[in-house]
Amino acid sequence: MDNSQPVATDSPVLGIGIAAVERDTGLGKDTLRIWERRYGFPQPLRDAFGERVYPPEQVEHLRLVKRLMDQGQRPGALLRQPMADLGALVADGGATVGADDTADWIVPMLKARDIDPLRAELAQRLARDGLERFVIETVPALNRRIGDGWMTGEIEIFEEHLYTELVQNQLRSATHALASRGTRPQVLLTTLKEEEHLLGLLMVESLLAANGAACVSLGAQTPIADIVGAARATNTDIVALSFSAAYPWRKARDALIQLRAALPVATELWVGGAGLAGRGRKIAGVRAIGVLRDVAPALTDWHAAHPPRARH
Amino acid sequence: MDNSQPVATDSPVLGIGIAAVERDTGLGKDTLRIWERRYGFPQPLRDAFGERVYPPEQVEHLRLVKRLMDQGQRPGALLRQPMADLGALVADGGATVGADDTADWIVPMLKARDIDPLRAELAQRLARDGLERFVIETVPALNRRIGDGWMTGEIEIFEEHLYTELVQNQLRSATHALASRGTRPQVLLTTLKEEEHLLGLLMVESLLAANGAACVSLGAQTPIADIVGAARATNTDIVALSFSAAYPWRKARDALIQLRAALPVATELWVGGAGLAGRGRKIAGVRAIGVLRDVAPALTDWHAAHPPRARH
DNA sequence: CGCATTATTTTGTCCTGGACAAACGTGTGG
DNA sequence: CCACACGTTTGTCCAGGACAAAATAATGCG
Repeated sequence: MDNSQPVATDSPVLGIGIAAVERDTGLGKDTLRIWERRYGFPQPLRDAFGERVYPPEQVEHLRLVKRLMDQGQRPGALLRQPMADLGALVADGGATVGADDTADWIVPMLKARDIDPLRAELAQRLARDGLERFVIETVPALNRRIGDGWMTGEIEIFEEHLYTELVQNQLRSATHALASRGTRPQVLLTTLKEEEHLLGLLMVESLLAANGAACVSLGAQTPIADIVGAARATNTDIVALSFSAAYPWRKARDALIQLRAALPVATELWVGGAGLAGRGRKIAGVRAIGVLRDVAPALTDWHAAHPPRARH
Repeated sequence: MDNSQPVATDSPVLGIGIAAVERDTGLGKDTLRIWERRYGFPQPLRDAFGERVYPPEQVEHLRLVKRLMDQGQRPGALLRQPMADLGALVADGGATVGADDTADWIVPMLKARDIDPLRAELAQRLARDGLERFVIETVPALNRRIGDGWMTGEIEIFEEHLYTELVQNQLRSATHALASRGTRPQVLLTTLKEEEHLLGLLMVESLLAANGAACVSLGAQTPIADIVGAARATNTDIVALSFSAAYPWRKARDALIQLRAALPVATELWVGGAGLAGRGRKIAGVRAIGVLRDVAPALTDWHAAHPPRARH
């Protein structure tokens, strides 16, 4: 990552510095140091001036740990493990069925930086398979492939960003094309503060739009007060929120209760995303949508409960 | 920023923690602490447990300092200043002529999160003014307005991200629309490692494309070896790089010399961006483009030096 | 037995103060 | 006008201690 530019950050082949590890893995410097103190891992080398130098294998291992933590695992168990079959854990948590070689095509294109062909390929698959199948099957498979690639160091951060951006653009333009204002239900989509993953939200938005809902997206990280305000102002039927697995469960619960209380009773509150999937007990007045496939049925339910002419 | 969600990060009105300041200003925790030690500013309050609590005015001041540093100023001078007329310095460095109220419309739209109208507005201005005027006048004015807004705390980070993304999409689709492969010169655009600002590059790309050049963008943060490889593979006439003001001058110089040496002699090397604007002395075999307006003339020069039929 | 509340562990962030390398500005000589 | 050497400025890193927030386990209640 930092080689091939002999002047700066001289890290020939032995390893990289702590700042680079933070950049590559997303683990903070303090965290890296205290793991070393507490668990004995990682155990970086030291350069001439006593600064930590992390060998590539350790960085890779850290990436794996981070990935598992993003899936809800806790570091203590992971780091005490003799660095053995963590791959098995990945399979457990990530619902990786293994038959994901269908998404392998993305990697070489990304690595070759064939941006235009990549965009074209995505557009073509979207057109061929249809929006729903694209969102429910293709994109999750790609996400998994990219996630795995990042974990092994095969994919670099900015390549992941590039991928995310391209997919988001596809979804946005597709959604935009079939945007139908004025229909029901009117759905307000957004994400809570400190939750910045936009892709999941866009996927839901496109599914909703594909099923005839009128969507308004507030983007990410909207304060609760703003959500309530916007919902009131636009006479929203449903507020839909997305949580990534990294989002702390209790915070989500508290925020949802608070939001539910502040929202008009007629406004439904739907939540989804990996953060709520496994652990979620029910919260009164909040509808949890576990899988993308359940979006369309949920809309059907809504329509059943709200006969066309009964409004106003 | 962190209020309106009474449960988390309880910071009523007195101030915010050091992590939040890092997030808001982009200044590292270590930097904040050592400034306090060395220069006596900032001087945060302490909460019940001795942790730093930064009052809003200090955060705002820090934002201003950071902004000036991004324009090339050094902290020592800024922080010793009795926190007085730093605004004057902004005017000096940023070429802010003051008549920027033409860009004020962006702020309310951004704050209202009117995403679709905002996209439409940008698209309309692009169509009305033409790509060149849009890139040379409108976008820089908007950038300045957003930068100022961020500095004063008027604009939040994710709103800035949103803006950047929207403009980038406009530029990308506009450039894509008039892409003409096979014409000359063939230009390879990218950014060096550790330089991630993509907007400037996109602006240049669109200008080049508008003037008939065939552009290939490698995205941001390409290692030198990859640039050389791609240039060779695609038979590139010109390699164009962009540097933000924050990029260390010497690093840029060294990298450029190295790149110039590795590139075929027939391949020109063009550089631009605020990072090279003021201070740049000439480097042999590298063409510095100070202002966006100079892109078109540079292309004209190239055509003059390379008569249409002389190739191969 | 489900759900909420409290105790206990786990885990990340913050603190202080010291130290040095990289970046910068300046001055001198070619 | 440009290259190199020198002192200064400035950011990042280190160590070890400490506590708050999060997660888990244990407990009580309907």
